[in-house]
Amino acid sequence: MKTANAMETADPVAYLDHLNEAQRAAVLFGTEPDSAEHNHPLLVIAGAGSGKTSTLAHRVAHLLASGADPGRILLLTFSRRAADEMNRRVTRIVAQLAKSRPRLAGASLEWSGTFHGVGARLLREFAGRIGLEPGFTIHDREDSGDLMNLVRHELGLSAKSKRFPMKGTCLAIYSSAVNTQAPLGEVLQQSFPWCSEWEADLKRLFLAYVEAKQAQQVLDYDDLLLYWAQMITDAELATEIGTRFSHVLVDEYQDTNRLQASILLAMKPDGRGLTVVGDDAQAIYAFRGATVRNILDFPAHFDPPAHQITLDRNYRSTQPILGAANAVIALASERFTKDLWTERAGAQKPRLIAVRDDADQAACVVESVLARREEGVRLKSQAVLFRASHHSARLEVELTRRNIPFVKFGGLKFLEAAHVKDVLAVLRWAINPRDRVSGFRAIQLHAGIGPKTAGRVLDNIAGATPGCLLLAEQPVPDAARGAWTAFAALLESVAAATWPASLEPICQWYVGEMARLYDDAAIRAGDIEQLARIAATYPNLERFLTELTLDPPSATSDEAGIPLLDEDYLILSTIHSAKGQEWSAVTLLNAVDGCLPSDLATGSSSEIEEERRLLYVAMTRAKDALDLIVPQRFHVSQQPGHGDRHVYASRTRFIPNRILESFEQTSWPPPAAAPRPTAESRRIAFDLAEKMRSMWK
DNA sequence: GACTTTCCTGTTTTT
DNA sequence: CAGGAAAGTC
Repeated sequence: MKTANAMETADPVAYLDHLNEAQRAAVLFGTEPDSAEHNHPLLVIAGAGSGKTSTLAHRVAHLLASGADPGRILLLTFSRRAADEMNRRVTRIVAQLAKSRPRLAGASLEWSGTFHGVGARLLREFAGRIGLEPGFTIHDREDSGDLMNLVRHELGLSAKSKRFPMKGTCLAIYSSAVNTQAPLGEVLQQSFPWCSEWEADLKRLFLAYVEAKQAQQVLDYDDLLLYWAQMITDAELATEIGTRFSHVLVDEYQDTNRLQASILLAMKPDGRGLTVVGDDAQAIYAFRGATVRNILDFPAHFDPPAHQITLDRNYRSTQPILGAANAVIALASERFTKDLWTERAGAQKPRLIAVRDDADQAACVVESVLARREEGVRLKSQAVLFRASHHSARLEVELTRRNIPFVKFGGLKFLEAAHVKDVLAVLRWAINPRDRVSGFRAIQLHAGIGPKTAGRVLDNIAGATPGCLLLAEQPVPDAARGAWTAFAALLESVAAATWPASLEPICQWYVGEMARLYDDAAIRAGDIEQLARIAATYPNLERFLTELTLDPPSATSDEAGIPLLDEDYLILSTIHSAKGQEWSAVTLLNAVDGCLPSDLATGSSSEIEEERRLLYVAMTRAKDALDLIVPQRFHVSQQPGHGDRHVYASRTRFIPNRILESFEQTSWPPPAAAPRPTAESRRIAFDLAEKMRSMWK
């Protein structure tokens, strides 16, 4: 084996030939066993489109080629989407390598995923050692909100004379405190100043919330990180888990929070085998507790400090596009660590297209998307990006009307649909009877049973010994008796049947109930079938529930369904979900103040700076063509007090006049189309104006 | 106690 | 426009 390794590393690294010098340095740094820098911590600052994913994938492949055990490499990515992409690339490079290194044939990464996903897996594995039930349930944000609400009621906080923060706000405060690892008072002052007066009550609430989660063997998203971090404060476990991975690589490091950084440092206190990659100019997750300080302060955590390599050559965009993006980010109040350059020439500047309103914006986008498809750019290579999910509503209508297939990323999830949640609640409750939130929801699906009965049933079950099937004997109103007995039998059968067959009776039962619960039952029934199909691809019920929470399918429910994979479709995406992606042509909707920056995020200058980086991220997704649409008027629905109304908007403040030369300004529809006012129409208008005045004379 | 109606409020981005 | 709370009906 040793000789084989020596031969492999001596072998000229031909697969690195097409990398540039900085990329190659980032791949090779510290991988030579004899070098003084062997396994030193490494920070790669990789600008947009600088080949970051490819470089990281090559580094992983090179580690494997140099003899690293694929089972001992931990690759932490930001999203499942990014993890899949990374795995695909590593597999491809490794397959190529395997031609001359048979040992690598079929090698794949076992530990690759999001922080949350990896955390869940480690916690299940170590559950016994830390007093956790291995069958714990993972709550998504909505479930967590429900539980928070339950606790909020129990403590009587909902009945205060002055309005106590709503469940969503409570959860946001809690989450923020956990992820930034800051004391509650500080979080309130910084991010939720209007809730400061409730500090003592909030503290009480959070304690009760934590107790409720523990009693029910339930973990929320934050717990996956928090338990992981807490678990490795134990020296023995920290060593065991830390040494189990020879190399830890983290992508998108600028969007990690303090809690995530503390996990890394606890696992690799000396930084040996640690590589982080990111771009300080693309930090867009501060709202989730991410701090750009993580990446900026990374080198100084270690002694000697981590080595830093910067990738500043952009391979993605043409010069005019990159130039405009650079002009936007150059106005940021903080200087960034690098300037990007490209050799991709191009004549077309990004276009700033003025349109009249929302409807014209949709029409304009559809028209230019179709025009580009005529020129041979597939729909899949075109993307429409926007700040907030609902910005694309009008466009979606227009696309549907014109029969243009599209897929939307971000925004409403399949799992958030009430009927999908119902089925999942039944399933979860079946495997974890202590899960009060799921039980509460599942029980109330029956006609004639409301919160009171559901609460009583849950209390009775909590007191009973587990495994004792007394569900059918629970006291429920006579009207619900028959349905209830059938339901109890159904739950029993779930435990007995094998997966995924056990799901079928539940779906059948639920589809029967749906006619009563929803007016549009027929449409929703399709989603239940979809859910059953998805479920069948998981090996067992527990993994299905866990992975579904952490990696929800992105399909929207009421559209025709996910287009076939080989079909061509347009990409619609929030800017946040577009992270790490690239397209030949990119269109950004609503490049106006109030949308970008969102008027909800103009409170502090750091919020505004994050919005600026958001625009930068959107612009740097484009390879060949970039359009920014500027509606002069946009629709604001349901303003408090008024009804719908129009707001006159101006171009986003991030593109001020002095950088306009980087853009081409046009308008749509072309100005020639506007009808000239005739002498006749002018005369009438004059008369009317006089009439109006005379009313007051 | 369950269920319906009416009124009120808050409103982004994601694991 | 939806989700929640309060008031009203069965």
